[in-house]
Amino acid sequence: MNIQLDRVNRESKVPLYQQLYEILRRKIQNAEWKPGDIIFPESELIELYQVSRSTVRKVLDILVHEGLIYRQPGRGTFVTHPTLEQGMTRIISFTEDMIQRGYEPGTEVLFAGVVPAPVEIAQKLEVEPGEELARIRRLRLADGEPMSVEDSLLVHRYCQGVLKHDHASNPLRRVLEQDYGIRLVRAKQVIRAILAPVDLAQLLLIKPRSALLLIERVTYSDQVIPVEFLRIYYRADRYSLYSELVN
Amino acid sequence: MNIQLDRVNRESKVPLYQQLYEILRRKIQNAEWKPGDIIFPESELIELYQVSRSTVRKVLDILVHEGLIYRQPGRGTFVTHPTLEQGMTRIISFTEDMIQRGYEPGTEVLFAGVVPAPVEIAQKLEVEPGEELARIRRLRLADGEPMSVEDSLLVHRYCQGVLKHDHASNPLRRVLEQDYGIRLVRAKQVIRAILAPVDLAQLLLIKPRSALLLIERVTYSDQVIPVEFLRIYYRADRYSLYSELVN
DNA sequence: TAGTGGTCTAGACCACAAA
DNA sequence: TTGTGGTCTAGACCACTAA
Repeated sequence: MNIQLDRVNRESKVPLYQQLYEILRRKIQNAEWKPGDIIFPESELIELYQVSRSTVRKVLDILVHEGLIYRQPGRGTFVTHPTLEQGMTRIISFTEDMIQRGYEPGTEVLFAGVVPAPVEIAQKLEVEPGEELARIRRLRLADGEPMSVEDSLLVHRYCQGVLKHDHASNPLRRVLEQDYGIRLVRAKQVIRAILAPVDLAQLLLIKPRSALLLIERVTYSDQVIPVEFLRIYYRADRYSLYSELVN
Repeated sequence: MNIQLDRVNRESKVPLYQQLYEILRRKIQNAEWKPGDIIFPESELIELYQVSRSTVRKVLDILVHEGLIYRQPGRGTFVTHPTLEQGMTRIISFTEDMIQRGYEPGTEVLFAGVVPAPVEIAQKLEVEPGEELARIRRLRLADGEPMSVEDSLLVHRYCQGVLKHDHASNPLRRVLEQDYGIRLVRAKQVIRAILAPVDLAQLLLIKPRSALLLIERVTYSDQVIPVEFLRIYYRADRYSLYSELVN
């Protein structure tokens, strides 16, 4: 433990406001200052850390913006009640997702084979049209009932032999990471609403022309190379997306 | 047209930085300054608007945070190329959203009045059932054609008189900020797919039982008090959500 | 070398809340 | 009345970019 954590270092090349930001953020995140607590007024922070008011205010501005504190003119500055969690823009596996939602996840593989890349998908994956893609199509179940159909298209060149795995029980992302050293860390996705075509309706045990939530996602490796194009068709009566926004 | 739009008014009670923010934002959104353009250096903005450097920098900080401009130390400040990468993590007004998507936005007010809070909405807004809510229902147009129906329910107590404003042309968020000091900075939302009921289908000029993308959002003030419950029904044939994920 | 944005200071006056 | 945060000013020095 560094005993000097609570002071700014004027010799450091790190700007004072960043140092002070770290100090205050830590106090809040370590629950040294608790939700609802009033924190030192600006005047005291100036005294304590021997910096100017602008510097103090710059730090508080950042913390306000991040939602860790809020100000009440004439009263003081307070630690926010954490009613809202941090933004949920993480990539999450179907299994994790279902467990979080309180369902028992299940999977049925509908298709696993090699297909040539259609033009529009080749473009998204930044490969030549016709290049080999590994296609894995799965029916996803929650508590034994259909939840979604997932259609995954992988650039086969990066993961030869991936089709030999058991995709009913092994999370695809773990296979890619452990066997091929591919870490999927970034993704771009589009969310739309569509009407269920007949084939999907049959698989999902719903009426044709029911509402579906469609997610189309391109997933990138840590080197920002597109690896997978994924389409997930969710039953709209069972699934919705939740997210939190900040400004 | 107001010929003085380009000057700050020192007699106004509106802070200088907010006035300057409006001026610069307008220049960018009216494409007077185009993506990639370098904008006046801070020194010139100081001269032009006769304000201090801190004030200029405060305004630029906001615009940077909103992603409208970016700075390159030693080079200058530039207008951002619209990337559409904001879709889901930032709160964005319909007007901003449509401009980014290359549409001409339009609005038609369908209803503006006071209604009692239904139980399930009262719960989300953390008020008593039956409490007065200001309801503003608007048809949103893009290039003159229906895009969405927005149904906004505000806790009337926080914004008495809000219904008197012209909600066809004034962004609700700006009205709340300027007239009531309410800054909407956080939100929780749920995204679903539904089939269009008859009334919405008629308004949106689509067939009943077409697909709609529904967003239900609770928006919070900077003090984390729920202020608005919003439902937006988007035509699925014209609108999808884009987002980026990280891990 | 001149110009840009990045950081920091010391001071001022204001509106608002609480005692 | 006192203390708080909100706004604004004038000035300073720095690192970086481009000519």
